[in-house]
Amino acid sequence: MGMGRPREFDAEMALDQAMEVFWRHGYEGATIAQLTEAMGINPPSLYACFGNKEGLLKAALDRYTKLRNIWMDEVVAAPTARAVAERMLMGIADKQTDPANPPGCLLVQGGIACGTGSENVPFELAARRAQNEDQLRDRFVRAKAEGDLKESADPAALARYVSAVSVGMGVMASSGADREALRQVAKVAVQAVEAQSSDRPQ
Amino acid sequence: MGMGRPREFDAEMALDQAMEVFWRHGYEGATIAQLTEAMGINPPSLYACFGNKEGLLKAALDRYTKLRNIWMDEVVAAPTARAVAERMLMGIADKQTDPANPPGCLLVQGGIACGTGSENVPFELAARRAQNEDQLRDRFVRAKAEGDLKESADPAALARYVSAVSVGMGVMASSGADREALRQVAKVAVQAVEAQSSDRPQ
DNA sequence: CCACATCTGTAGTGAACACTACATATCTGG
DNA sequence: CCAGATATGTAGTGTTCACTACAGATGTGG
Repeated sequence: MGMGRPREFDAEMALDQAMEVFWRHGYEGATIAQLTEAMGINPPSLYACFGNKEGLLKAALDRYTKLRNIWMDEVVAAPTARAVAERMLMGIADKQTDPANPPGCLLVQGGIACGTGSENVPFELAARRAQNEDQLRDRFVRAKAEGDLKESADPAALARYVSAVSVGMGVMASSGADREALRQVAKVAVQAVEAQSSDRPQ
Repeated sequence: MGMGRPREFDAEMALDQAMEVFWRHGYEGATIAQLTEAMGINPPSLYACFGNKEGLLKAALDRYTKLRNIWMDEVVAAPTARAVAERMLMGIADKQTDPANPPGCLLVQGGIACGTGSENVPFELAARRAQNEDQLRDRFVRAKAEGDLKESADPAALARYVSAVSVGMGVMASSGADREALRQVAKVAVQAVEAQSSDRPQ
């Protein structure tokens, strides 16, 4: 029993192309024809490798969040809650306006509302956004324990807040906001975290 | 020459139903069959009255923004920049979790990314969000002139910030965040506006 | 070289989509 | 009561969609 004909395309490079299509057109707006053309393969290869359209999206999301998690680890490595928020939001301002990618964030652009048969796509995206929020919350819990955040601070609320601002910036970016506009938003947003930070030096 | 057979349905009530469908499923996710069933009419009536699917969306958006503008007038009537932000964001927390409507905001749920043939839908929504941002900016410009905001404050950046937080809250609401969670975000967000407010009493 | 397994390209499949032709119904103005 | 005008309901239209049957190509194990 042989192992069969080997795949002629690189799955990760194909995923990068699919990711870009989903990012730009959303899950429902992306067609199999667009995806296969961008990936440089034919539909049967796509279905053999990823199952169906939703499987392809999940694989693309896995790749996206994998890269994003590496960056998030750097974010939460910042020394204070304020620095974490600043590094996160200023970084997002830059990432979401990086001309190498479509504007905005795949976890938002992928699909906020979907039609019948794709109802779980928005849930899937929300679950991945929640992972980042959880990581932020854990970091802010630590910041409070370290006395970096005030006793009155609510780490979970702060994490939700930073996550919400990130999402809002993503929508703004996808509708044409430039990098400077997003940086201004980030700077203002950080002040709310600063307001919950302890006055004593870290 | 007679005036023809009169319309048998109420256009505004039908629009309310269409608005709800777009709100829940997005522009692309909403089908003509869903829309006509919710509106209680047949496709020819829809097309005679609204032109096409996109015309129906615009009519629904007109109705949505009309109601929203009435509320925004109340928001910017608050006495200080901080009070404006608080009234806006706390109100949004409540509105976006009002069980009488689908969760979130139609100007976000309607469509952030769309496929070929609907590219201008996201632009249309962004333009209407920008109207609210402009109104906020004008209000914050006034607040700065009145000494309510610090000399270092940037009214345009503040308006963009509040708008971004609103959008972020809308996405959170549509993915299941409850009212209390959104209120927490609003409370944190207001602190950034407070940080740019003058210390002297108004 | 052969049996077998997997991939690839061509060319479709049925279903769902936005939209409409057409006959009929219901109004106004004369 | 009639002519013109517009709305309605039925029943479609062509197009596009996600997805796949099938035949041929390309690999491995014996």
